[in-house]
Amino acid sequence: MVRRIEAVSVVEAVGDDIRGRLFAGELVGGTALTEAIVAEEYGVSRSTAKAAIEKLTAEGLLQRDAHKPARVPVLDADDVRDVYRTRMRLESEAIRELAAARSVPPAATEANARVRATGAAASIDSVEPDMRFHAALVVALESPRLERMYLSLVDEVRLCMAQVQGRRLLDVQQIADEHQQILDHIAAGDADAAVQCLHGHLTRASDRLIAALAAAP
Amino acid sequence: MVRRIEAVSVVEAVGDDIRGRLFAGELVGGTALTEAIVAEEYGVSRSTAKAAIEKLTAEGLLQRDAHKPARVPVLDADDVRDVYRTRMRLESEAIRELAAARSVPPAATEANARVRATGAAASIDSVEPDMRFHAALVVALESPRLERMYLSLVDEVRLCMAQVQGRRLLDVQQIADEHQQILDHIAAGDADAAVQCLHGHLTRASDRLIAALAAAP
DNA sequence: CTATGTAAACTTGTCGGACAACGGCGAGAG
DNA sequence: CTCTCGCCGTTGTCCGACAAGTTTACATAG
Repeated sequence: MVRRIEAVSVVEAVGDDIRGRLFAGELVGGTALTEAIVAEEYGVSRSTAKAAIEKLTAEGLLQRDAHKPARVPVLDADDVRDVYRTRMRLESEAIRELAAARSVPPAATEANARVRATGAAASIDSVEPDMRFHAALVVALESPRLERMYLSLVDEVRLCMAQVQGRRLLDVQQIADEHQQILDHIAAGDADAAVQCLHGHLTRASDRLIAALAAAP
Repeated sequence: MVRRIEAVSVVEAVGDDIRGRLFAGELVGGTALTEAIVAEEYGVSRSTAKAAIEKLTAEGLLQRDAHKPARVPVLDADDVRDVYRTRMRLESEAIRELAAARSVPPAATEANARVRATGAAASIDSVEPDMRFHAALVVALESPRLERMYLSLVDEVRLCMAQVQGRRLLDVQQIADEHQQILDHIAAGDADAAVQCLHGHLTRASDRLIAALAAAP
């Protein structure tokens, strides 16, 4: 057992907290985050506030153009579509490779069990295990670069979710069933079928999100 | 004809120049880039030097851990393999989608013409059109996020090339032929065959690079 | 001789203040 | 009504400073 500790710099701490507020929906799309405001809110210098903002901007969680304050991006239908299309591409490849090896990532089955264990009452609590399921597929390939790319996408997905906060999107049991189908196809080595399932799964999610988005503002 | 101009900030300018030096092989792997050195070299303050370094670090072109100077990464065989595996994943997906639509990106055929036009004498001059060919496949999907991911990979590829500078890697005509095969399969709608070609194409390139890398130091 | 401990030099992290440049907005001139 | 000018907020960049962490060299103890 390794005891892990980690010392985070101030700009990291500030960045992480803002990220949290973004995902929690506390910072709604369009909100302006000036360096001065962030600096004062956290009691840090403008330099570190600037650094934190630029870090988040590089991650795609904030938008900013020169000489203007950073803003929480407002994701429109096109953005959601692109995010989910890109997700699909990465996950498809992951699934193909896993199916070729007929290897089902244990982390994925475990995560899906948690999805199913989620009471139907609280569908919000199911999004975290859901994310973990999908991430497990990509992580299983053990490719640092692919993983980094996928995780940056996940952040944007969380941003989408925050924008339609708490809205019940899909039936939890149905989601779990679809996940299981994908795993079954992988185990059977049927890449095309697995990809097909994923395609439907993500397309439905994307459509629901876009619909919820259109209803929100 | 629109005359495009662009005003870049100082940190951008510094970052771009360092990037250029990295790609030119002027900064060899392992070199330490302290904030003070960069600041003095470009006659800027340490703050902006710091920002430039952090930007490049975020792009993966420099490595750095806390309280230590940034270093030009030394890419080993595993890195090259991962970069090319990831390339393959993104490009495979691109090819599949293009083949499904039987749409051959004009930019790709054009870039490949340039590859073929490269005299056999200067194989170094062929890497730029070669990159453009591969990038054209991904860009054709018109997905901002996928494109951004791919371009970050391209940067790492250029870093690899810089580490084995000028080494003749593959026969230019063979490369052009392989590209053409891929395009033909796309035109025919045969995704699997196209992916198969790409697989061989990139695997050969990766192997050559790794071999050259092993011979270099 | 090795190992330990310590001091010095170097590097980064963060701060505060300063000023120029850029963007937006409203008041006043035409 | 439109255009211009100037004010104000915001960012870009610089400087100087100090704390904290890292590395190196060295001296000392075993």
